[in-house]
Amino acid sequence: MKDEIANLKRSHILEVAGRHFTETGYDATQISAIAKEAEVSIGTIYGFFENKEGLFSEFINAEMERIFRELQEELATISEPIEKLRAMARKKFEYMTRRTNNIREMLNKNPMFLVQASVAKNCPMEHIYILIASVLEELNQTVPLKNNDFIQMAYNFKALGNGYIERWATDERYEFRDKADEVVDFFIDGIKR
Amino acid sequence: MKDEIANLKRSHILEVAGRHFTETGYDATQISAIAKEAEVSIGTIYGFFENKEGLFSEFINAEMERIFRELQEELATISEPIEKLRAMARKKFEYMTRRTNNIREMLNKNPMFLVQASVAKNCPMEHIYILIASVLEELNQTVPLKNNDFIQMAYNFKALGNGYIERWATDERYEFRDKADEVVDFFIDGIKR
Amino acid sequence: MKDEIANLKRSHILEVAGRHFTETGYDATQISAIAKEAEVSIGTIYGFFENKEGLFSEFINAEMERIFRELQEELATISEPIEKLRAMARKKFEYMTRRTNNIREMLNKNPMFLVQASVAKNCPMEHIYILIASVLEELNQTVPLKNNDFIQMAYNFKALGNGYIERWATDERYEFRDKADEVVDFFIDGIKR
Amino acid sequence: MKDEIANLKRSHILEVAGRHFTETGYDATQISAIAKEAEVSIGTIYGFFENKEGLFSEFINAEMERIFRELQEELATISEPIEKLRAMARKKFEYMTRRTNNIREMLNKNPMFLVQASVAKNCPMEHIYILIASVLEELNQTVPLKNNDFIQMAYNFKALGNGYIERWATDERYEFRDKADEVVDFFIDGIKR
DNA sequence: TATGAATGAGGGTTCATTCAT
DNA sequence: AATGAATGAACCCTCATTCAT
Repeated sequence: MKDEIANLKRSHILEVAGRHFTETGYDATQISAIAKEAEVSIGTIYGFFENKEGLFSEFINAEMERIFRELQEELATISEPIEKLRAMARKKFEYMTRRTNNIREMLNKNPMFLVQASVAKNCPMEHIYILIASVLEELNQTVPLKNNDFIQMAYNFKALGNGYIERWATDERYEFRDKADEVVDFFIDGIKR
Repeated sequence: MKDEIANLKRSHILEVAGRHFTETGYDATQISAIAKEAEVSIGTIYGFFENKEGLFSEFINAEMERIFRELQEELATISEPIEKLRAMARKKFEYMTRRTNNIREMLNKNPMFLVQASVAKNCPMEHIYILIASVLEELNQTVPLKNNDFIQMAYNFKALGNGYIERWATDERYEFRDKADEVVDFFIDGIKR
Repeated sequence: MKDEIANLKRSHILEVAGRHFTETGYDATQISAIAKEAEVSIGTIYGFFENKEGLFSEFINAEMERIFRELQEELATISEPIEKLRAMARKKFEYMTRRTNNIREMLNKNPMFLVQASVAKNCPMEHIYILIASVLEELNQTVPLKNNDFIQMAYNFKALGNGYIERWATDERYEFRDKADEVVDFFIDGIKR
Repeated sequence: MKDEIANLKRSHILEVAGRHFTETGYDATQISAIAKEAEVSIGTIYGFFENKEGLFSEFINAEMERIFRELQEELATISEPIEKLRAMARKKFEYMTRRTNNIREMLNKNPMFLVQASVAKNCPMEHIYILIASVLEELNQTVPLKNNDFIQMAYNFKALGNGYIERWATDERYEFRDKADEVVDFFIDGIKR
């Protein structure tokens, strides 16, 4: 019971912290601001997390875990591998636009986010890359692929998505939300034999 | 004469600053540390640059300008558009490995670098995207492309390269220096009709 | 209880700060010096006051408020308006000599003090001018005054006092403490019809 | 010849410096800004004046000397002592309004000016007080005065003027330029037997 | 266990002053 | 004599972290 409350509090802090890190950037984020918004004391945060860096790293891990689970659930309802890729691309674009109503500004203030996830300690995105790789392996059964380094292909898939996001971050008039299929088509043509 | 010395000093500061920003990240970089390593006073740095942000922004701009010029020169010696793309990919990978002997650690401490350039004020990478786009337009003459948004394709090209770099940043055993051709092949297959 | 301690600390800082501002002048006063003398940390000061200017402004306000209250209390015990003016002049002179044991040096290092109070944001001396004006209005009942701009007359009253203080600040041999009555006589003759 | 040029340069610097000290306040005035506006080098300023404080002190002295001379000249054309006082009050008010087109703001940013002059090292206003005192002595021949401390009366005269200036500095709607006669009337009534 | 006041090292920036040219 | 680039001490303010209550 007590543990449950503690866990709830922990996730709540993590969520608020995530919002701050994402919108403000790591350095500009203040522990005191997180505490105030999460309506806990600074001491409580330090009770749950070693320090600022630990809080950040836990946030990234939790975020990735969550996305991974959501993705996994959604993919379970789809049978066609190509459709799975489309769903993933769509989810990524959705996430980027929903995450903050001003992702463009966010990327300008804190351009680290896109890459951050992949290189943060312990590579918390690993799970997701493996998930993408497994879809590609599946795809390989029906559509033979040129390159069997599925993990690298997964990186390429993600990177292509970033290309659209970056374009959009630079060019105000650009509409990228409906480009998910374009990403997948481009990608498929790039990998199939 | 005096101007020349001033310019040399300026470039020297910019170079040292660049090393610091790249290796330590923007926030963790200290003006005083740059001053000490560049063997000038703090005041001298503030004589050349408005403030820390101005110094950073000039560093990014100068870097991009330099890369752009080098790229342009190299491309002038190549006639085949596909070979041009290969040269570009090779240059990018070379740059990333040469830039610091520990780019992996750099990306961990400062994951912003890869994206930063594209979204920094005034988009200093614009020139390079336009250069890539012009090569793609050229390519379109001989190899008809599916998508005529050459700028977006340029973003995709760069993004794909990032995919390999990120992979390499995460996986110690990965050798990406010789993957330049793979990037181009993947890319060409993705864009050609 | 906690609030009480905080208030005590606050007043203590204010008092130390006041001593510094008065003796050293605004610009030359260092927050770190106030912190050291008040035996609190710099951060604590910034916890109580927005910034240096805020601290200064609060000091002036508090000082004026205190003087105002003291003055009001004393005037309540006096019935004759002229006697009230005398009391005020005496109080001012007392204040100037008691405030620091070296007001002369203070005025040399920081000549702003005399005027500062009247022009600082929100004119914290306003209360006092109104108090003086009310005494003059009262006086007007028995001794008809030439000029009915009581506020201006209040300024004149204060200014005349300053004349004696300045004289004393310049001339070492000058004894001004017993000139309070002279100020009032001069003033009365200047205003009565 | 060379000396003449040097003297001209010196006065020019002094004039520019004066404008800066008056409008910006001592601390906020930058030597570099004076140098730029005076179109001389920083080094030149340091060739003429010991340091910032020396420059300031010379400015005050020169200013007082100038005002003194102007006043003396004007008074020479007037025979009636009371008219002389009126001329002085008028001159003071004129000076305060002409000096900067925004004396109110100046007093807020740098409230020291009014008092500064009288207490600055070597009391550079002394001459002026003596001049006023001599007029009062003259006045004493025809209008017997209560108090024979003419110097103190001179301080009072100046202080009364300050009262109007301070009033005006605090109250936007106040028009003080035409109050010169009021000051003198008030003063005369205050001093005459 | 939770709180949040207190700490103080540290960083960006300014600017009077110097001195080589 | 004049210049103004260079110096670097000094100052305001921030904020991660601690710890007494």
